[in-house]
Formats: sequence, structure tokens, C-alpha cells
Amino acid sequence: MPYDPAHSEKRWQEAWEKAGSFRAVRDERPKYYVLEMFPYPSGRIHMGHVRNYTMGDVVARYKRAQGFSVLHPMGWDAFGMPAENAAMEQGGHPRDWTYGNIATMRDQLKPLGLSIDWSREFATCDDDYVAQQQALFLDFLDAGLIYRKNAVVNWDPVDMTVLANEQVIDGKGWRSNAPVERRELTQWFFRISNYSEELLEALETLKGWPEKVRLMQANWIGRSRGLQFRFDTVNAPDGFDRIEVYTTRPDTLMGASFVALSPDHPLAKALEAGDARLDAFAAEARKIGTSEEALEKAEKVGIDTGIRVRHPLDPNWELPVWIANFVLMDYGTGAIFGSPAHDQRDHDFARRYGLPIRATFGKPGMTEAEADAFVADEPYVPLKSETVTYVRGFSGKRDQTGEAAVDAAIQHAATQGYGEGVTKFRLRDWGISRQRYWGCPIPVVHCESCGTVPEAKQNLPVLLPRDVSFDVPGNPLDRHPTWRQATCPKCGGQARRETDTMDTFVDSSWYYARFTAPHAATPTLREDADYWMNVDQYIGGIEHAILHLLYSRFFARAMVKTGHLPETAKEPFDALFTQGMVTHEIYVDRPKGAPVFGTGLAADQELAESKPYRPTYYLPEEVERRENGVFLRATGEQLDVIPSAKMSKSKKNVVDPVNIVQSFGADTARWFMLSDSPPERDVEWTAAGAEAAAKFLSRVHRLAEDKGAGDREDADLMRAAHRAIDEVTRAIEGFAFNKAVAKLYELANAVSKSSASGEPRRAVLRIMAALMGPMVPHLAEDVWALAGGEGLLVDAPWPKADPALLVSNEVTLPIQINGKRRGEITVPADMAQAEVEQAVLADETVQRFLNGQPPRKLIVVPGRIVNVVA
RNA sequence: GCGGGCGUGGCGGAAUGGUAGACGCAUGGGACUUAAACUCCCUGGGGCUGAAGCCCGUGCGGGUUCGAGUCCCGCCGCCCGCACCA
Repeated sequence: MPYDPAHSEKRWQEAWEKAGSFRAVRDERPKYYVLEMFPYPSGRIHMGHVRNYTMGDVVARYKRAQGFSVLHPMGWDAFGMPAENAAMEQGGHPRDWTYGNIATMRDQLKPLGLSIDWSREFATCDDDYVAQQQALFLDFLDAGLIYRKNAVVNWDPVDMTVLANEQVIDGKGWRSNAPVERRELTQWFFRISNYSEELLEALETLKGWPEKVRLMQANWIGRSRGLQFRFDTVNAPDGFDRIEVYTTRPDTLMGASFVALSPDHPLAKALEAGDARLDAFAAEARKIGTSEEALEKAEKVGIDTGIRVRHPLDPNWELPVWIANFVLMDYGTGAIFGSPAHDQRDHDFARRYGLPIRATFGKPGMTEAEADAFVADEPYVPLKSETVTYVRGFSGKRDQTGEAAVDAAIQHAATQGYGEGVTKFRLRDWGISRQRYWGCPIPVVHCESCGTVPEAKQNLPVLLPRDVSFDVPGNPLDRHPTWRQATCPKCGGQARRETDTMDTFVDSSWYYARFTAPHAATPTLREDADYWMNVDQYIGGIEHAILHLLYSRFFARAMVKTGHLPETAKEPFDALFTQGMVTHEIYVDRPKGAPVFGTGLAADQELAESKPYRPTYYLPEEVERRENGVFLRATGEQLDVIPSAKMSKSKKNVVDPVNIVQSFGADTARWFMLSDSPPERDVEWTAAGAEAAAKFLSRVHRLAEDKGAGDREDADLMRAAHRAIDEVTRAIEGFAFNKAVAKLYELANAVSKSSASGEPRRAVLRIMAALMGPMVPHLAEDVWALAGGEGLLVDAPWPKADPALLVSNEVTLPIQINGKRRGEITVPADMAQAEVEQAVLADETVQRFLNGQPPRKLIVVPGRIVNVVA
């Protein structure tokens, strides 16, 4: 019977279902919790999902075979803006859209044959999850982890709504195209900054995390040691006698040439009120929006306020105070001093406005004049660990490192009393207020007599009203006729419900904990959390390296503090793996010579500007590849091919997993997603690759059916099988699935070539089935059954390699002469080094190169290589 | 702009500082077939060469080392994140 994935995949999935194979149970076995980042229910699954969940499934099935009790759950990150956007654009309700998408995607996911415990499934928009999240919120509030303060948002004056950063394009609202305004609102914050130090220090303990992610988080938290000090003002309005400044380079104080304020600095605001010129500047600066990226990319501009401050080291020295668009109110004190000689941005700013550029230090040995000349055109920014010569120093040695100079400057300020050393963190508190409908309501009421009052726990959940519409601008919760009316839990009087909902990052910050007891009446159950936490292996995209993972680390600590998780779970993810994207070429129709939008490939910029052109993109299934290019099937028209990019609907370079599963089977999709590309790198989906995967799988099926006559042994094949056990096991342990695949190709090739038959051959096939099981579980069950395996493969233990079959008694050493490979020598594996050296020197090629001379050096790396230096 | 990462044949990629190109795809040749498809075997970085062999080759330019794809310095290109996308 030929390989028939459609039939056998269904059969085995039913068998696993019937046996309850993937139900996670607490028992005597050691536990293993593997989790892939749960999906947003956007509408359909895509290849990225297939890749992500296949990787997790390999780990889950492998650990299961290793004898672990495995928890491998699935859920839905279901709140968020796309549901509201859909409601606005197509009508309907966000709830219906979301649950409809979940149903579709669940149906698409199940045929992949993932070893998921579906009984634990939930969506973050479920009433139950909302209830438990609100309970957590109240506990956090009680524990002093939540507070309110003012913060700026992007306000769209036409749509009357707050915009997300991605909805602000060139300072304008994405729908209305109206210039955005920065508006201050009172919002809810989580005190993540309480944990700055701890979140930073604990990164050291996360041995199972990629170094790059730990580095990114460390930089994001951004601990810095600097000087906080005051400039006395000369002619400022009342109440602004001084300006607080924080700097990490106090050693450059003698090179200061200006002070710059954020447009949101209190002094800046006070000045703007009475000065049309400053007001206009600030208004312009605010149009950039609130995103740090936009601020940093914008041209650095400023305006002189006319105010002056005295230099702390010289009361006769006055510096101008500017308002500058690049100074952030959220970081430090909202005011900086500029030291143009040693900072690129300050340098640009000083040159633009003709401010002085005075070197504080120069290269070792430079004089003051030389150092000044050196920084006139370009700033001098050496590493802090480098020794430089201070030409305008005021503390410490003349020649010292930046680090030493900073310490000396702080010391100087503390002694003289004009400032103090301060450790600051870049990490800001986490603003969770969203002025939107489709999110978890913040369970708080505003009472006229009692103020802001948390909702009583017995009144939870506070659910969203269902009768809302999205046809008018603004937040539906704000304009709902009755939903806002509430009773104050404290005094029983009339109160107004909070209409802000929570950031969806809150939902995803504890779902991993909820999976341990998904139906409990409290956020977690102690026994289940104790047993299942932590997540042993977490898998997801690198794009979550900072925010999601940092918020989750904070949340776990907050849950420990409020008694919802054991102390041992404060770092919830023991190991993390970040996988790459699935990409595909892009097919686009365009006039010859015209550039392509948004690809960076514009060949002819002039044409791009003179003839704007909207390209039409085509799906991979709409095109046909011929020898001389790619053509549209329907019309025969030639199309352009743009190199691979992340699959996206707008570029139409998407391959629907549903089609692939229908035509090739789930195992082919899984196998291809694991082949070739290393998991952490992007993988390009190609039709040829998918076909190759399908061909290989049917070849394996044929190998299993071809039994051969008699019972012929083949020692070489058995050795190959045991080598495969060793190599595949190590590859899976090391998350190198592409290498595991390569080793299985080698084993299949060995089986093909072998003359083994009968039971000796079947024994090898059973090993192959077991090794392939985590990757292509359905085919592996077929092979297992054909090769006489007992019961379901999914219940079989992982094979063990026999060490005796892994060693060989001879070893071939390459011989290098002066670093170039010139030959090789085969010697017994246990030959003494001196004997190896003798043998090498006796080698014909070596003698030819040595030409009778003794070697200058002879390096023997045992078991690896020999290098003769002539 | 700032922070992080990546770059190896025609293509995806392999290589504890130790034989660069495992394994797969494409290509070319052959077998099977009336023919094709399927399948199987061989070939498979570039150059010189009949062959043995030699030279070049891991984005670019330097450096460390007996030995560098791997480590260090400086560039170029692409990707991810930048706090209200998820």
C-alpha cells in the first residue's frame, strides 16, 4: 500500500485521541512544560505558526518518549486592536470576529497532529480569564504594585481617539490623516521599576536563554551611574530657581555649552505659555508623537529660551537654556547639558546653532589647543575604558580613563556639595491603560466621595458590555448609556466605572501560569503551579525579546509577592528559544523600469518620484515558473520576482498551510519546516523544498514496506543506526532540528544500501521510526507498525545508543603542512602520540615537503589533525 | 538615531580555533519504460590539467595564531526591537 498521508494522519490522530495520549497529568514522573508563544487569532494560521508549533511539538514528543510527564498546552491571545479595526471596517462585533477566528484556526491547527492537551485551551477574552486577571489586578493594587499618574498619548483630534504608535504615520493619524497631538491623561501604571535592579541581576541566572536576549534586556533596563546636580538659573520665572540635570558623563562638565529641556519639562511649559515663538516650537515638536524611535529619527532642532544658568564650577560662566525636541521627559530629569566635543548628537546640535565646542579631553598627550582642533569637525567619543588626557579636567588625574574621570567628578561634586552620584535605570514603569473597548476592563470605580476605589472581589468579573457599536469615533465604553454607572463598593453611593481597559501585554504576562490550572476559580492553584512551573522550554519569535518577556518576568514576581506562584517561579521561563520567520519570494506586476515600493530595491529613484505606481502582487499559486522567469498563469504576463521577505498578506507572498496539508499531508509540512534552515534563522518556503520533503517521506514508507527475504544481518547498518540515535538525540537536545533531519537522511540512505532483511532490518526501521516520531509522528507510526513495533510508537521509549557500536578502532587524521591540507594518515585510535609523530614524519608527502630538513614544529591534535611546520 | 543579531557553492545549509561545503534542492549524465511520469545509480564551488596534482575561494579591509568561516579591530549590506502592533 503506497504512502497515503490523508488516510493515515487521520487514523493516528484518532488513535492518540482515543488513548488520551497528550492529556497532561500530575504523577510520579518528572514533569516537563513546553510552551510556544500563543497565537493572536488573526483569522487563519500561517506557516510561521506551523514552524513554531512543530518545533514545540518535537520537544514535547521527545521529552514524552524520554519518560517525562509533559504539559504542552494551547490558547489564544485574543484581545487587541485588530478586532476593533475589523468591526469598524466590516461591521460586526469584536467578540464574534475573535471567536469566529479562533474556531477557524483551531480547525486548521488540529490536522497538524500536535501533541497538545486541548482540554486546557482558553482565550484571554474568555469571561473566566478576565475574572482571574482582574483578581490579580486587585491583589497587585493591594500590594502597592499599581498606581496612577499622568502620561502623554497620541491623540487623533478627528477620530477622537488615542492612537497606537504604529497608527501614527509621519506625525499623522493613519485613518484621519490629521496631525496627531500629544495629550496628557491620567493612566494606570505597574511598578515594574521597583524590580529594575532585580530584573537586571537575575538575567545572570537565565542560563537557558540566548545571550543576545539577555543582552538586549540588560541594555533595555539600562542601569547607569551618573551625577545629578542643579544649575542655578539667572533670569527664569518664579519657582524655577534651579534646573535639575542628570548626566552619565560629569567628567565633561567643563565642555558644557548649553542646557536643553524637553518640550514637556515644567519650565518649558511655563515659558511656552507666555511666548508665541516657544509655543509654536513646542507644538511642532509634539507632532512627532510619543514614540522614542520617531523622536530619535527626527531632525534634532531646538530654540533658545533666553534663560541663562550659571555653571556650577564657575559662577561667572553662563550657559544658554534651549528647548530641544530630542530630550525625553521620561528619562532622567527631562533636562540635559550638552557637551558637544564628546557626543555626536550634541555636536550636531552645536554646529547647527553655532554653540561653542570645547574639548574636555583629547587623545593621550594632546594639548588643549590640539584637543579643541581635534573635535572641531567630529566629536571624540572613545570607549570609557580608554585612557585619555584631560585638557579641561577638574578632578582626578590628567591622564585617566573615562570611568575613573566619571568617578572623580562625582566625588568632586559630592565634596563640593553641588551634586551627588545617582544610579538610574532607563526602564520606565509600565503604562497599562488603553482607551479602547476590546480589552480586559480595569476593575475600579470612581466615587465622588471615596475617590478611586477597587471593585470588590465578589463583584468580579467586570465584563464588557455587549451592546456597543463602532460606527462613531471614540471609545464605545465612554458613550455607553448604562455601563459606566456603578455602585461604590466602599460607601454604596453612585460611582463611575473606569473605562480604560488593560494593555494586551497584561494578558500574555501570566497565561503560562494559568495553563497549569486553566479552569480553577482562582488565578492559579498552588499544587498545580508547584508541580508544573516553571516552563522548561519556551519558544517564540525574537520580536518578543524585550517587552513580552520582561513584562512576564515582572508579572511572575508580582504573582509570587501576592501568593499566586511559588517563590521558585519568579523566573517563569527556564529556557528560551527564539525561532526565525518563514519567508517567501514576492511576485509583482509592474511596468518595466519602474521601482518597487517598500522593498528598498528601487532601481530608479527619479522614476519613483515622477511616476507613482501601485504594484499588484500575486499569490504563489497564481504564478508559474518557467526557464526564463516567472509568469502569471491566467494571462501569461511576465512578473518580477522580489527576494524573500516575511510572509505578509499585503505582499501576497503567503502559502496557506491548509493547502499544503491537504495536498501533501501534515508530516510533509512539518518535515520541511524542520529541514535545511537552522531553527533560529529565517526559512524560505519553496515549492521545490516541499515536494522534496514529500518525496523523502514516501521513500521512507517504501523502505518500511520492502521487507526482503530471510533474516540477513548487517553490522554496518546497525552501527549506522546507533550512530543516528546518538546524533539525532544530541541534535534535538541542541535545538538543531535541521541537523537531526540530515542525520535521518543518512540513516535512510544506509537502509537503502544495506542488504539486511527480516528482523535485523526491521529492528533498524523501528529505531528510525522512533527517531522520526517527534518530527513526523504519523508516518513514524506507520513505519513502526510495518516494522513490527508493539502498541503505539507514541508510547514507546526513546531508543538508547549502544556505546560499543559508536567507537571505531581506526582514525584518519588529515595532515597539514604549513596550515594547508596535503594528505592524510590512518592510524589506530589508541596509538600513542610519539608513534603518531613517527608515522607522520615517515609519510611520503611530508618527506617531499620537508625536503630532508627536520620540521620546525609538529603539532598533533589527538583524533583531529596533524600540522607540520616546515 | 540608539540597542541586538546575521552574512559560507546556482539555492537552503554543515563545520568543540583543526580536512570548508555534511545533508538536501537545482543542474548534467546514465539505468528502467514503446514513451513519459515515478523510481534507482553517478556527477555536483571556481580556475589550470588527460590525470595526479596545483592555485583561488566563507560580504569587504586589516590583525592574532602552527592553523581563522569560527577570535579581535574597522567598514558594507540585510533583519529584529525602540515602551499603545501582537
